[in-house]
Amino acid sequence: MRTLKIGEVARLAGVGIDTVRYYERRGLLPMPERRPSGYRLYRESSVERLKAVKDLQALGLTLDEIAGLVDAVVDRGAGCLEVQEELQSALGRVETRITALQAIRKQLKAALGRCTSGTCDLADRVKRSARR
Amino acid sequence: MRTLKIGEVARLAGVGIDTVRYYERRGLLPMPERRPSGYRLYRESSVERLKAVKDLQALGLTLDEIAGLVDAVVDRGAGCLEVQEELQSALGRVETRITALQAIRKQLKAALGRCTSGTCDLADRVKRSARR
DNA sequence: GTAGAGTCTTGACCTGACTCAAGAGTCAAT
DNA sequence: ATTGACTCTTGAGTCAGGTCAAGACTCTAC
Repeated sequence: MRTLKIGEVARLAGVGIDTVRYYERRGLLPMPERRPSGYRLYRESSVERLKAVKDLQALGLTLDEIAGLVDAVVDRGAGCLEVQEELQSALGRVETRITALQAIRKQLKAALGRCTSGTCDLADRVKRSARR
Repeated sequence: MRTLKIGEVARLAGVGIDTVRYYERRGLLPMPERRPSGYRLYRESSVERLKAVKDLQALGLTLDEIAGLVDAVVDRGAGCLEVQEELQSALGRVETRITALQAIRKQLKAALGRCTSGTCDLADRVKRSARR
């Protein structure tokens, strides 16, 4: 069975070496075997795991949530349902964030509109707060 | 002229006392006058300034950007144009973020869709990465 | 066998925007 | 005059998710 050193596994997964060790500390990767010298020895599957973690992260899950998910799936054999719940909750957070940002965008556009029409109330407000 | 202590100005502006001192350090508020005892003395306009900062922050500007804006407007008498540029740039950042989040939402929904149809590939992937 | 690249650990540092703690001094109401 | 709330400074801690440094050790290719 082909084994990989930490630099290889990091390169293949597209992350930094420090990140691999950090994920190990955070419980996102299992403790790898070691050579007698202490060098970590990974298998190909670690690359997959790393990529799965990155994908879940890109979906908006925090590392803690991902660690929980990985625990659930790997150690407790959790299935679809629990994964689904995490995804659902992540979806909720993402939608909340999108809504908030859309409101901000609206306000920004409104402020810009007032700006271009010559009054620029934001500048005025800051100015007024300067000395009075 | 009515003066305010830091606790009052903080309460009126709806921020924490530490936040007021922090903003002062960050250059978002001018250095206030002091009593002989060292107590900071604010005027009403400081409450306005604090609120203006909070509003700009809610529009997605960072404290550094706000400090720059305040400097520009108050010290250099900058007007509409420079404020407009900051707002425009903030708008760009907000839109980028919205687009990214919408992509994430799409992926999340797709993952959930695959989940409910019985295959749940995310759980499978994590499982596969466990041991092989 | 040696050079140079890779890896080990521990622990500090980074960003952003606060937030808190300790210990000393001050203010306002009674 | 006292008490309890407020304020002062300095410096550290918080969160997430890494990233870097130092100093020692190991591996691989020539």
